[in-house]
Amino acid sequence: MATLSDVARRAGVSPATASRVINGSSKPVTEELRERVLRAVAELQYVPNAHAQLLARSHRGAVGVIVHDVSDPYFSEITRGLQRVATDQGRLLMICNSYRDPERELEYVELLRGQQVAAIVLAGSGYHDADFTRLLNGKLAAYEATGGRVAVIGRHEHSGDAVMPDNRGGGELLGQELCRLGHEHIGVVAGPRVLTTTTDRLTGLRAALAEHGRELPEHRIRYADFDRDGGAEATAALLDAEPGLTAIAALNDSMAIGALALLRARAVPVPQQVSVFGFDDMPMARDVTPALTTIRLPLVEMGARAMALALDPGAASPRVESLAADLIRRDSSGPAPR
Amino acid sequence: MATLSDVARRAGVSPATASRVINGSSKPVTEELRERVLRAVAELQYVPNAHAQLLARSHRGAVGVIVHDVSDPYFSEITRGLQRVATDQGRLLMICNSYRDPERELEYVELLRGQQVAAIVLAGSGYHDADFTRLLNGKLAAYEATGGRVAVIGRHEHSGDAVMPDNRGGGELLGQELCRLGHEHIGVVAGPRVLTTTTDRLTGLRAALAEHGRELPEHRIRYADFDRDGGAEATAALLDAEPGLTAIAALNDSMAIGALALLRARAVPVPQQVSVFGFDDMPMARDVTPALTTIRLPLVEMGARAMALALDPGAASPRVESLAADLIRRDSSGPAPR
DNA sequence: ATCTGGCAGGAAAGCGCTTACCTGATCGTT
DNA sequence: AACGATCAGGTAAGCGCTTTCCTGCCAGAT
Repeated sequence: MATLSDVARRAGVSPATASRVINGSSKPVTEELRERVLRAVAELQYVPNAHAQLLARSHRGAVGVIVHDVSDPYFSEITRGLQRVATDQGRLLMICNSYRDPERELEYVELLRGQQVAAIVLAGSGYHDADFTRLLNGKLAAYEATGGRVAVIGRHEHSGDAVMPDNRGGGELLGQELCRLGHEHIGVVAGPRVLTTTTDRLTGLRAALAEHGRELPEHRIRYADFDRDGGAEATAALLDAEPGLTAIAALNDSMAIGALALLRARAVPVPQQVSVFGFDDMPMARDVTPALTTIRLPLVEMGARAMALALDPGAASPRVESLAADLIRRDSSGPAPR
Repeated sequence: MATLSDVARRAGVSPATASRVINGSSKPVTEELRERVLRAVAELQYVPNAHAQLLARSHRGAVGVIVHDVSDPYFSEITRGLQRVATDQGRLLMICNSYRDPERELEYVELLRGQQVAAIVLAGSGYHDADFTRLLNGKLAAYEATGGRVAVIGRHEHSGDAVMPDNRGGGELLGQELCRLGHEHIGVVAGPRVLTTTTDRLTGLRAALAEHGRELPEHRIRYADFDRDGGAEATAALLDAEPGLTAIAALNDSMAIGALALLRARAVPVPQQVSVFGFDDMPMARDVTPALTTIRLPLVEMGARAMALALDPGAASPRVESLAADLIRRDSSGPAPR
């Protein structure tokens, strides 16, 4: 691997001059030397060692992102927003998948800290786990203490800058719609209990139902993995226990799609016999059949805002941006059959 | 940010000892000193500077991956395979999105080279562009010359290790199925012409049709973006020009899903009036309605194999692993109406 | 009591860059 | 004509770590 000294030697200049030419320093260099250096660079196919540069500059370049899983559309969308803003500012993004493992999340914070990233964005639900939360906050605080910036998406537990989708409000919207359509026998297909996203959405849903004098008994809720298969599984269990359900409210779109698949397999007409509701409005929601009624969260926007917060050294006081949820009516929901 | 010297000072030892304790060197250190160092690490929340480590070790840690777009399910799946193998070997993955811009692809090769990655995996279609290919191969060669490893997925233009999905064979499978079902009026919804994936699949399709004495006139092919919207757009154009089509063959699943969406919007019954075929078999294909008939490519497997090649210094001679395509019959296709 | 080996720990030389500071030449000033 | 200002370019000191090599100590052997 050619080094800067190699280039300098070949061009017959000092490493300092070579460096100045290569990354356009403010110091002027004669046209002639500049050309010699550039020629040497081309001939040697020289590429600067990024680690050496970062070390020398002690410059924080990249930005770290920790998500549950980029291949999950929910996070793909958020990531798209993060990317856009980061790229606009000429920042490299390092994406880390925690696969919903708190342990791994902790490790990644360390790793990113070691990489000297300028900021860390934590996306995705937090956990109901006080020990973990304390540990994580400790690590983040240590990072921030040395000038690192942190922004989170959808986590109450962190005290700094945050973008908060209105999960509770979305749950309420969902509950209101269920009541409006006259559903009484409602099954809820939920993500893991330990995720705050699950409980927030559930809380909103419960509140709205209560307002209309309806209850949501615990046995009507099934907790499963926050993905398609988890959705199918939970729906099956729900239906087996109570065949008379008229609505399935899934707490994210992936699960809702699993629910639709299961209902289709069992030849249950949607929405004539059972209505299905999702949450998030990921792109795929419009392409399933029937197209999914869901609570939209502005995912790309969330990502973009979070990155903007993370990169803007701005206010000392933590900034929290709340983003509202919307009900999107499509074909998978209808009035309760009577 | 605490440094190793800070730790050493606090523990009352030399930096050398501190370093040895922290990353478990083979050199033995007394239990007492070890404890002092670990305590200092904890107290200072010390995290080693990864750049400095890499520089000092001149150790190549991470692996670089260049894909068109991770949020595209095709690449998500491949990436999942890449991840798995890389993680198993304790390697960090750096994922770069080229967004189908050859220019950016070139830049990323440089960037990864600068990051001293141990290997670069290039996934996604190549381009019909001799200049670009030459440039890229030059850069890759320079990288390989300094000990870097390169593996590509689905690109003929590179001469080194490669995993090749059988795009042409898949196209043939598609053509045979079309003939078997008796379709005569076939529209093709294709990706950009410059992508070799597009032309490979097309070539296979053409060959199979020709074998059955059928032709595929150029005006029955529409080229558009390789995504959902491109698919919808191309399908619309095709249908407007020739209302009598009985089959739409999309060259990837995203486009096929766009086609389905458009057909639904126009109330064209699928597959009764028009059959729709996809390509890739991304997870979503089974969840659209009607479920998509498609040519399956073992995407995760492709990723895993490519990473295995990239990380195995092995053979000097380039290894090429070919992976077969399969026809998956689902509900979006049926016999041609008469 | 002296010598050798072995062994824990430290000193210091880099890894490949950047950049503050210095040098020597060139120019303009009085 | 002599002096300082100006400027291109070079010198060298780090950035934070790893690792080789060396030092000084002690146990065991003679």
